[in-house]
Amino acid sequence: MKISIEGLNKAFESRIKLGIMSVLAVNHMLDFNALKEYLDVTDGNLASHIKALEKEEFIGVEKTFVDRKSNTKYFMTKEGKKAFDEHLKALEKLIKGISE
Amino acid sequence: MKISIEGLNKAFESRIKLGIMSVLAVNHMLDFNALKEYLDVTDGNLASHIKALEKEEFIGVEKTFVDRKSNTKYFMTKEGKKAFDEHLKALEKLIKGISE
DNA sequence: TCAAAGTGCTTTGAAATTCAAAGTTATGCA
DNA sequence: TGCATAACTTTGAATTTCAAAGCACTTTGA
Repeated sequence: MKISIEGLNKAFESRIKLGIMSVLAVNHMLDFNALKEYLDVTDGNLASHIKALEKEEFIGVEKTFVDRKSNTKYFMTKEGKKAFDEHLKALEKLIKGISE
Repeated sequence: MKISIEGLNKAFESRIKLGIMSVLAVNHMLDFNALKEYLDVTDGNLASHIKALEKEEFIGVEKTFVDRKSNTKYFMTKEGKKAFDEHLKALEKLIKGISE
């Protein structure tokens, strides 16, 4: 059987979570606003997706102050990287299975 | 900007819907049970995902009787094919953007 | 021949997720 | 002082996901 959705991680199903992880995979650290612009979502929506990924420990947070303003940066954790990588592999495999 | 989640179709986000479409992309027509086995979901769950895709007119239904038993077959519609194709392309692009 | 079990979905309703709007807290500008 | 803006967070409604139960037959076997 060529088609299999095993290996796809539920945590990365939503467009926005997939986006967050993708963007963080490429840019090692990004703040809230950068993510928001990349993904074009509302604050609340982005915040809840971030929180969900945080809860799974797929992304981490680093809160600092820049020019006396709070600045929250996000990055992928090791587990996040691993899980996302597997997810991408599963996706690739799926796509390949279809186009063959 | 390399990473973009534009082009990803909300209708195909869930693992199961992605699976339904993938399986139907490869096997032109399948019945409820075949889908169920491929995807390893409960009846109710599968039925609701199918219904959602039907509602979008991405898949069609054909009800017949085989050996006096009802038999419902599903297939991708033209629009479904188009939409799914675009979705896959967007996915591929996303993955490429990350691995570069 | 009739009850019990099975098949192939559909319906139901609870739980989880997604989302935008409103809220909060702190800074910047007039 | 006071209003606007920034950077999130909280809230709660809408939507989606899911398994269990339901339904309408059909089959099986005593």
